Amino acid sequence: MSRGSTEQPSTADGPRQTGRATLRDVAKLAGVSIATASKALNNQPQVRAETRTRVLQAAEQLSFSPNTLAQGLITQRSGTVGLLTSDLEGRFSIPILMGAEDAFGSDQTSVFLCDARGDNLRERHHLRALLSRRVDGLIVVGARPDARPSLGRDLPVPVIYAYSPSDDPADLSLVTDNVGGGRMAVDHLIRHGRRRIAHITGDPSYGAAQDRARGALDRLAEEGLPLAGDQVWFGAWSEAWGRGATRMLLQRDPDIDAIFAGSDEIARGVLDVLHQEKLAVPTQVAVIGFDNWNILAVNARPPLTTIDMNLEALGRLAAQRLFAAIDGTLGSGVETVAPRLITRESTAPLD
Amino acid sequence: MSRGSTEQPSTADGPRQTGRATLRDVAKLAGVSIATASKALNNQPQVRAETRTRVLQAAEQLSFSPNTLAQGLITQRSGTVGLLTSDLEGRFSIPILMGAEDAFGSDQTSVFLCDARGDNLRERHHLRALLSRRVDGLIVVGARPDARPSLGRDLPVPVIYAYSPSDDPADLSLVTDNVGGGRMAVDHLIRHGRRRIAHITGDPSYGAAQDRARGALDRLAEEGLPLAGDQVWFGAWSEAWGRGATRMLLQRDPDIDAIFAGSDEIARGVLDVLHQEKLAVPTQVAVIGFDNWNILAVNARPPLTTIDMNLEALGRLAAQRLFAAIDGTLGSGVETVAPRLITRESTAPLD
DNA sequence: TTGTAGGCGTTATCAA
DNA sequence: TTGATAACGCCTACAA
Repeated sequence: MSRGSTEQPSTADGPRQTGRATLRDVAKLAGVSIATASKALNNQPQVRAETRTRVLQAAEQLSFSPNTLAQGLITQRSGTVGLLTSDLEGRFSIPILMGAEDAFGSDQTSVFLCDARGDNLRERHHLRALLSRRVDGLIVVGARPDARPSLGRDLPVPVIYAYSPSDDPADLSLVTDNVGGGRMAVDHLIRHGRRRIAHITGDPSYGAAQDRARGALDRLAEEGLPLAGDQVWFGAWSEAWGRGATRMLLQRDPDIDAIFAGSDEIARGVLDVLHQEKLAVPTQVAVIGFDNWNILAVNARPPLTTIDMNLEALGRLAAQRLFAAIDGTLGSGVETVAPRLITRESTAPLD
Repeated sequence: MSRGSTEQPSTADGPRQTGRATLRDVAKLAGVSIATASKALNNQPQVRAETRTRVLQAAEQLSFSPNTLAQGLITQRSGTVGLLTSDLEGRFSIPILMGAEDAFGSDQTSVFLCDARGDNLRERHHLRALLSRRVDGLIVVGARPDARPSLGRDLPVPVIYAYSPSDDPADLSLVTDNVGGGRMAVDHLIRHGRRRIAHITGDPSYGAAQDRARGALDRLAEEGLPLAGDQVWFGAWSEAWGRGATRMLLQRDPDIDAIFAGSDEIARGVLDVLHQEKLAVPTQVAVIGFDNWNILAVNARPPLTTIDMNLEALGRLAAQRLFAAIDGTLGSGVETVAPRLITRESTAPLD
């Protein structure tokens, strides 16, 4: 192997093969017992200052790094969690992972990321592997924001479902508040003086599509405003549908002054057609998206105001709940995380 | 904790607290010694068939799962690798992770994914954590396809740099063949009868931009073809630049018949302006991108022909090299992975 | 074919 | 303040 450790730690029995110093090496070098070395390194009080520095120096010199596996064997805690995802692109799982990393602290807990690729068998495999690695907990991230099958009730570690809730109400699930997000989007448009607001969104079989629409309609109703375009335009989560729906919408109702798109992809399609029809954004028509998918939102023309699902916050929360559950009880039901508005240039006050 | 293991394994000393059966529990239930149970479960030959089934049944009944941490202590192998990335969106690391997972086999090896977020300090933290977890190897994925600082030469485990090469030639790096990719793109256009080919690409400080351009120019030269637009249009990796460059290009050289864009983002900008200028794609002008970033390429109008960097293959290769290195030697230098052409509708034969 | 004993690298509980 | 000693869960000679 092309590595050259200069410090080959050795025992009385001869040089070590592994290339990694153990606590015994440190103790030997410092001239103390293993127990003392351990105490010194874990800064326990009952150790003389002079001894401690001697041990610390020895450890430094051997670039000693404690074997977490051995520690875990004793403490019954591996300091790892598994993130089991089905989200091929990592679009949702990565922010969640980062949030979790943040909350755990990278030196405390490491995260195994496993992608089941929508395959149930592969999920079972990964699950088994993670359990045998003695993860302290599990975060499950589904492929879409709808209920997914529970992993089951009698797992030996706490499990949290993030983004996609579990279909078993006894499990704890953390999801974005899609109703609130829809409401937030429309509220933003209303505050900007828009009155003729339409809504184009994706596949109606997605709970998220229904929820966002509901939030939008609720807010509209509060204001006594009708939905422009006479209906929620359900379709597909694609730019193509965004384009098609916008064309139909404009035909039916040419003087809308705002469109709430159920995703940034759809919003891109909307912008495209608006552009083509020479309708100025945001002056004539304001557009707001959903997801804050950077590559789409920032590059849009104009850059897209959108609703961010706050997945990092969701990841942080998952980590906190997991952490609390490790020596307490885990709740159940569905907990909701508030999304947040990202203002860019595709919306602006009327006038 | 909200879990209800029905099988509470117990020892003679009383019920277990952990909720997880150990080999001792299995042995006890099967009425054999721990050693025999171990042999039976690891199907070693020297064990009577009847005994084995008895052990297997006991294990099943207790839903025994061997403690990988304990195994690792003995075998000096954790069965884990670390994937250390700086790629915030996971755009490159996820495919690489999936490739590595594939090659390792999910039951053999699990992957720790750590994101350093471009922060050097955080990277050191993660590195330390991974080493103390006794990962068997490390895959390092940088943020951009250019040389990144080496982790150093005397790490106790083999390290492979993927996507971004290490700046130390003694390390082993695996990267996409960008020169070959550029060549491949232009070759495709030439085969489709295009003769007036222009190239718009990103930030010239990126090695990848230079390499792709070089490949393109090489192939053009072989054919005795000039570069349309008189120059390689370097700029930024954004749609906005794609739009701006296309406008300038069309002004300088209105009758190009193909554009090779250095990224799919840029290609989107190119398509946008072509559309605006009423130039039909692909009939009048063919467009090819780079990256095969699905969300951009598939949704483009028309869907984008592009060069895929084959990152999954890169991940698989990294896993294989790592695996080989664990009890052999790791090579050094830069190894290259061939990209592949993804044909969609933005290119077609002329006529 | 089965069981006993020692050890992997730590930590924790005692005595000294 | 320090050091034996016994775990933790598993594997592997070696002995029976």
